[in-house]
Amino acid sequence: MSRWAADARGRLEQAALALYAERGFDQTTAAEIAKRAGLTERTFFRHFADKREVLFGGAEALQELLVTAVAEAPAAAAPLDAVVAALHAAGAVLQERRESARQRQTVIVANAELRERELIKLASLATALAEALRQQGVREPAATLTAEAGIAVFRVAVERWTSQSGKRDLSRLINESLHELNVLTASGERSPAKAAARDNSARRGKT
Amino acid sequence: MSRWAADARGRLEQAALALYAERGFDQTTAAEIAKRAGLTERTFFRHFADKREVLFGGAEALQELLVTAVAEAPAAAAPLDAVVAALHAAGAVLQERRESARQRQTVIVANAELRERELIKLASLATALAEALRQQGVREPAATLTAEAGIAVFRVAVERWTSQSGKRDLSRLINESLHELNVLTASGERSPAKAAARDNSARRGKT
DNA sequence: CTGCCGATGTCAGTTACTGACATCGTCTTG
DNA sequence: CAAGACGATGTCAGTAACTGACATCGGCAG
Repeated sequence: MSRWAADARGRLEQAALALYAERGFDQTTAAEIAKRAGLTERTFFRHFADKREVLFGGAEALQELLVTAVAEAPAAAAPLDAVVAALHAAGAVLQERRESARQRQTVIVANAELRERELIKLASLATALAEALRQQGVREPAATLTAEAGIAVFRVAVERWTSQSGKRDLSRLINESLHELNVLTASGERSPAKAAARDNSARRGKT
Repeated sequence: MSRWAADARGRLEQAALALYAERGFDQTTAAEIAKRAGLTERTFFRHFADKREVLFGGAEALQELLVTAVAEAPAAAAPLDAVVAALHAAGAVLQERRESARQRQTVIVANAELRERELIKLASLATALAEALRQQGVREPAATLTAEAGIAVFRVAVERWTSQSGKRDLSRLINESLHELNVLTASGERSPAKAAARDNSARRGKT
């Protein structure tokens, strides 16, 4: 299975993250990344469509994780609960990669092109989540709205996780962000808007 | 005031849109755009930071328009109403540029890089709107939420306007999208989530 | 008229990215 | 075990996005 030095792709990802963090995205050439990984520039571009993509290699796996988690949620569960459960699963993965995940986020925030790429990845995640919800029988306006809200919660949580020294764990921050959303939508009196995503058969509270 | 052939920037924008529409974004070089505008490639890059930006020259003006509209809304108006009024003002501008606006949108949708750029521009608009709301005294979670919701409504409306033959005017589509949002958030029984953005002193309905 | 200034042109250079083809381990098949 | 087949990598040449340095041109102030 393994041929040359094994996991060329992974070495490229590591080298890129290190260099982007050291001297910045713009000041790093693809050739330098490849060299540090013991490969050539051409090979870099065989593994990644462009210089930015090397930071988003995990997006596909993350998307699959989220979709699977939603698919495995009991069909009777409220859509938002299914999404939140998926977010916690994804958060757990990031929590493992702690240091590199936080370093990655710092690099992205510091560069406009990388922020652009992240936005489109998040949009893609939301689309995939909405589709997964639809597969679960959630009807259309609710599916998209729930997915978007879920991604928004995740985004806010990761932002805080990254900015703070990462003392508090992601799972807690996800819950806090979710709680803020609840407070907001419940504002007026009762019957929170969250009901829009929850009016299926509310149950199951995996906080 | 006018020196050479007047409005070099505008000519570049027109030339770029025409070429992107004809042969696609990737198949168009900056040199070709400049040539069609009677200028050189170097001048193109003096006016626009990159090949994509030439399609977003109006973003700044649009943002200012939205912010101004929100700023001029009566302080007593509900935040969402102020934003909606701003969206209608912006919609009116697009409605004037009808053909080029729709052509532009078609070009953007057809290309991933351009979609990325549009996402970050919309995010920027939302940020600016939120700031404008804050200036009006809207408190924090509501300001951001209202701005994001407003941009979402606008995005949906423009998408429909572009995809359909553009028969129905943007203003109507904005109202329809807004109505859908209301229905969604009001789902349960009463006390719609929109109340979250509206619980100031509700009034003023510029449909 | 003269000198200043801003917009443009010219030129050379770097770097992201791509296509074509060669090479080199490894695995399969006879 | 030899002969390919095949996939991953290397090599090389080329296009095009962008950038910095410097020249030039047209109008405007004095």
